[in-house]
Amino acid sequence: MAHDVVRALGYLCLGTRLRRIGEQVQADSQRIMDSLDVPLQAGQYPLLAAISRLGPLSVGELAEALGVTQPGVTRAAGLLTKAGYLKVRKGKDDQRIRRLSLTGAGEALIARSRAEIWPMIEAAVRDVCDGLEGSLIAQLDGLEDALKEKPLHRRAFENEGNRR
Amino acid sequence: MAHDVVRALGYLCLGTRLRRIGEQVQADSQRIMDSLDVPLQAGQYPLLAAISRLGPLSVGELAEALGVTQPGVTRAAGLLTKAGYLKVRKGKDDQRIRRLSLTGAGEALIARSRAEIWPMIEAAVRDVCDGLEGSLIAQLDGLEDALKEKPLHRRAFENEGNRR
DNA sequence: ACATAAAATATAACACGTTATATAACAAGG
DNA sequence: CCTTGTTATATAACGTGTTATATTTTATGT
Repeated sequence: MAHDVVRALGYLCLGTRLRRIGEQVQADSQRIMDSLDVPLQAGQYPLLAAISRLGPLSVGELAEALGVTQPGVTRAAGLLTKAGYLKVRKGKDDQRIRRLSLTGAGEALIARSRAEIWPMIEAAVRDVCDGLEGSLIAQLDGLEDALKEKPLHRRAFENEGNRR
Repeated sequence: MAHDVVRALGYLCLGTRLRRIGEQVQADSQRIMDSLDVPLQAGQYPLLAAISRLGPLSVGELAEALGVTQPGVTRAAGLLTKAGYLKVRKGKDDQRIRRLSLTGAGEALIARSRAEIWPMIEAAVRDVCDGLEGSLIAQLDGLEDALKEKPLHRRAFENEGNRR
């Protein structure tokens, strides 16, 4: 990146910067998932993981647990339901509530993810963050440099034994 | 946030986390800008700042300088042109190139921003980042906590004298 | 019991990033 | 010169976040 203005602007562009790096990390993670034929978008994992961890949740509880707005959850959950990983049942007591839980396919996907996908992604992310230090800005600089030098998907498939 | 799953998942959800915090920082910055009647979206500042810093740039050069894709720049520049802050002139030599530069209104907006808006936003962001230390994850935890406790717009308008 | 408020979810409209592809101008070899 | 490839930009389609508002169900006060 010749003369990266967002980086040069430092604290003034922190929001833009965080978003940009987050998108890069997600895109790299997506490549790992695609290579392993995981039929999901990277951003859909947290929703499934939340239900897997906490049990069936309502739309509102999910929004709270994920730190996003309720309409975002409504849409994401709709897609995952259509894809067959979630099922909905109305609250028996309160008919407004739609409680979301994993289907069999959803449970299977989570089981596989927990066993082989997540450890791989997490190791790659740990690897790229390894050695970062200093101020937040300094660590973001380092993270971007490290991602550019060797993206997560290369770390996932090449660095099987060099965790410290 | 009761049981924040994205935070709990740590390195596995780093991409989602960075995006989420970046969106929060931008939303808070937007509130500062709205209060000061700055007629822009927060995300449009880097593009104007790049041209202000580096002089007239082509679409491709902007994409490079901002670290985003070319279609993203084409659209953002189109909006800023329609809003009257940018003007386009075709390359005299190479007719494919569209060189973007600031209009009078654009120059004026940048002058005002440099004088009063940017220092305010930057001070607020520095304030919220002040005292962060440790690993990247630890600093992100701290940043989210600090933003929740006192958002940027409150820091901008209340903390005029407590920079250390 | 019934009007009214509150809560849970859905829908609409928009912001802004991406990838894939189309178009237009330039460059180059036969 | 004229096909053919490359480069610069534009357009289209989509992903996923937001805010604002509508809809449906539950709770409440008189």
